[in-house]
Formats: sequence, structure tokens, C-alpha cells
Amino acid sequence: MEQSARQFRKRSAILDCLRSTKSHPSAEMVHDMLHDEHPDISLATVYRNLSLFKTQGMIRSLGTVNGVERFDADTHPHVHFICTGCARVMDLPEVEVPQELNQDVEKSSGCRVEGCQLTFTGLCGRCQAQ
Amino acid sequence: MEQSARQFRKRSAILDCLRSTKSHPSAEMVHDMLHDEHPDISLATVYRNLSLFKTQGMIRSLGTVNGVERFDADTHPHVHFICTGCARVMDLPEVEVPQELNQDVEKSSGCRVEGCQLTFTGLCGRCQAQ
DNA sequence: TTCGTTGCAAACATTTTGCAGTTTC
DNA sequence: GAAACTGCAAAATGTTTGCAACGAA
Repeated sequence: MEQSARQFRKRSAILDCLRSTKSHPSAEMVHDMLHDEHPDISLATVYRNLSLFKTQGMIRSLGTVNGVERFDADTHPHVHFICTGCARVMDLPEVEVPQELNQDVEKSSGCRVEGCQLTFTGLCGRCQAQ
Repeated sequence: MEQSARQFRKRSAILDCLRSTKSHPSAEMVHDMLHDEHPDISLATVYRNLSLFKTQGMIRSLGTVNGVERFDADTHPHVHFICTGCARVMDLPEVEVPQELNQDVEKSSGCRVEGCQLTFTGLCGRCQAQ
């Protein structure tokens, strides 16, 4: 619908932005990326919608890098690499998430597992070169 | 030396506190825990020393839980469980960290791996009961 | 008119920093 | 005296919220 498309214009733009990037952006990075198409979008709107998407399970938080929260529209379990030099966050699609561990955890701890995050840190290729 | 012991009285207390707990505390939690023995310790000192320990590699940051950073004096690789209900952070000593993945990551991505973190989230036994 | 979305500014929470005072060497 | 550590208060940072305005149903 055109009307509803208009009503959710900015909300959709935020989700689209997140879905079309591999940079695992922060709220501010999303805000910057949207600036050309939506010069009047406010940072509060970005925060509000990211928060909404998160509670709806449409996006995931990867935790904070240097004090700022980073998001990922890819909610499938996958592994990340965070560069301590440039704060880039990258997917590591080649590395398997050991899914069978979930049951081990539930058995040995009595906790109900709802999510799992495997993250490597270090220096990316670019930063090693320097 | 007694002198140096006195000079680093509070610094040592902070590290001891972190080493003697399994609660993976935040700065404020450390501050609270130290209150009985050191009623005059300031939160800024806790922050400053935690930050120092972190750069020295004596402690690890586990990232933020509900917006506050949590620390661990156990720097050996091990797995954590974070309860989304009560924000408790627990060790999962029974679960193996797949150490051999480090080389896979370096080979496939060209990144130099310096750390690895495997964290499960969900509801702990206590919170499930409710 | 009612509801949902937004921008703006203010509020908020956590963390960091400047500075002066103290202790140690 | 120089250097290191601390408390306090202020500042800085990232995030959330109240409110009025607007648009859609």
C-alpha cells in the first residue's frame, strides 16, 4: 500500500539499510548511511526503530565495540570477527557454529539456551599491514 | 614490601575482589563489594584500575550486559552463559572452547586472531522456575 | 477522532577525565 | 622533589524518553 509505505517510509529505510550492508553498523552509522536519501531523519528515530526490530527478532545486536552497539540484520547463527585496530566487524562464513553445543549446555547447566554467539577478535588484514 | 603494598592497597583490593568472585562483576558491582573493607574507595578508582588491568591483560572484558560492562579475572579461554532474565553471567566449564578454530579463521580470513569468545544466552534455572 | 511515527530537546546512565591532595620513593 | 595513586566533581559519551506535531485510518 502506498499509504502505509509512506507511513513506514523511514522505518523501512532503516531496515533496508541494515539488510543491504555487511558492515554491522551502529545506530550512528545507520543514521549517516541514510543521510543522502533521508536528510531529515533523526538519530532518535534510528535508535527507536533498531530497538523495535531487536525486540521483534528482526535484527540482532552483536554487543558493543568500543562502547557502541552494533547490529546485524542477519539473524542466522554465524561467526564474527571484530578488528581491534579499526573496529570493523566481519562475518566469518567459512567457520561453522557448533550447533550441537546447545544441548550440551542445557544438559550440564540447566539453563535454557536461546542464543549463541561466537566472536573472534584480533587484527584484520588491513590493520596487520600497518 | 610493605610500602608498596600500602601504595597499591586499593588497586590490589580491586584485583583480589575480581579474582575471588565468580559473578563476573561490573565496575559498580566491584565498588559495592569493596565497600565494607574500603568504604572510601571511589568509583573512578575502580574504573581506572579495571581499565588498567584490561590493557595489561590481567583481566578480560566480557562485553556489556544491559549496557554495563562486565569483567572476568579468569583469562583462560572458557565459555559463558548470560541470563537474559537476571543478567547473571556464569561460567560453563563443561563446554569446550573449540581452540582449533583459530587456525581456520586465520587461514580463511587473513585476520590475526588474538581472542575468541563463545557466549550462550537464555534463561538460567532460577529464572525458568518463575 | 484515534492511533502510530517522527523530530527535537531534555533527560538519563555509564564511563572518562582534570585537578588538587596525599603517599611513596 | 618527582612520580604514582586517589577522591571528587565535572565532562563526555551513547542511548532513551517526553512532548508536540503530523499523517493515516
